[in-house]
Amino acid sequence: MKVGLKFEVQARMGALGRAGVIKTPHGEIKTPAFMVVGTHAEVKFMSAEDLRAVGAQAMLSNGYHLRGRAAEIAAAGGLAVYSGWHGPTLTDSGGFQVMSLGSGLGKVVSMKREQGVVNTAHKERLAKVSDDGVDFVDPFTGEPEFIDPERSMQIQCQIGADIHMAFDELTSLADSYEYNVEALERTMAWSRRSLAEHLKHRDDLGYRQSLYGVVQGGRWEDLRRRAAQDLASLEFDGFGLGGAFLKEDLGEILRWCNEELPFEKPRHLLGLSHPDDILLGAEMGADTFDCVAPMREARHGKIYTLDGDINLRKFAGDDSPLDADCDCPTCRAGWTRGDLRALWRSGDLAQKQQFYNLASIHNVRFIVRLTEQTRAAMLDGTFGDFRDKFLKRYMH
RNA sequence: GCUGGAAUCGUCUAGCGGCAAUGACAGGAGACUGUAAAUCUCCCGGCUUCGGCCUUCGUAGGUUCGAGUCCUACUUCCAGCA
Repeated sequence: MKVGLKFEVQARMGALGRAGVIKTPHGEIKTPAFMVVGTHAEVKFMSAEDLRAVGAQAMLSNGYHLRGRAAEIAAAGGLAVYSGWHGPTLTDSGGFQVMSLGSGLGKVVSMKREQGVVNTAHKERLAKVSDDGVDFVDPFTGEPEFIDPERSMQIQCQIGADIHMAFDELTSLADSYEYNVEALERTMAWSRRSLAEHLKHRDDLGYRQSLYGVVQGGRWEDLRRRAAQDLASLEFDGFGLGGAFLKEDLGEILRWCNEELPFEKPRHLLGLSHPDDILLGAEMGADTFDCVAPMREARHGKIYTLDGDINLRKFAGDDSPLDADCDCPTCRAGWTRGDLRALWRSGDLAQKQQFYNLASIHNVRFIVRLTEQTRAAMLDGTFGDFRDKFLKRYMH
């Protein structure tokens, strides 16, 4: 028989938190877990060996970005084989791009209120949303395209990740309550369409692919709870927790969602991975996380340490380790802050690429280790203590 | 020694009578959360009550309302000839 997703809760923490294991056709994910983001079927500047070396358990790619290669990926046997990763995988629907190319063009995903919210004029946007789907312009080719729930599911089922995301509309912080009501209705209709289409194709590659419905609803409790209830009534294998959050609202919004969602199905918090967000998310019942931040910030010179993040720019000639007692391959090999800064600032492309690799390895290991420790603390009942100590040291 | 050419903010560079002076790099600060991101923003002579003020383009003079820009001398460097 074709076995899809299986989720077992192994320990509980508070009303919503839990540690568990997600069993997929390509392996297990011990939760809470951070999934590395390899949008284009590979993590920038990290090899599959690097990913295994830092303890990554799963990789997220994007159906939108891989749409042109879907048939090729299917022919190879699916994303796990095609990417060379061979472990559990997840694909996003492309729903995020509806926002990042559309109403959220610019830096709207910002979680800081002071930074304000930029919303560009509609004509400048690359995506237009209707109930049918999304018309958008490929930012690289300028070609007009159309994507809807059916196409997203077809693409994702060809790519063949173990877990797929229903096609949703992520609203931006700039959108009003009224717009969020409208967008949520659309997301719910799209969720049903996604599920129907997914069921037609989920076994096409010879193993059972699973589908998560995505909870939207912005920052409003009534919308969030209703969205979670409605999705819970459908035959999804798990749930994505989506949205553009203000940091201060995150915990409460997750609580609204997860109080309504069935406890026995896994939940993925989309697009967040800063340590405080992971600890809060795990406490509020999120099982898996994904985010580009560890890799992107590494490339931009931000190195994670237990005493807070550092900007490598400031460490020319510094022979201290990136982070004391770090167990990542970069630190174990003896690379120092000064070493990495020199590679980063080098005019030599190969040296820069080596920097991107070494720094990404460090930051990803930092976040993966945090999820491992979170899980361990939940299993032995010391989560609260672990969280408090970690945050006290990390947040200045 | 002669003849050309050149000297600008850490470096290279723009500038051909209205200039605190272009651009790049280096340097500094910040941002980044389902990747239009090996990216983006800001600072980069000094002071400032942010309106300005002061000191700058090898050195010293000069012409001019006004000189980094024109003239003279000097210094240094480069090229060619000796």
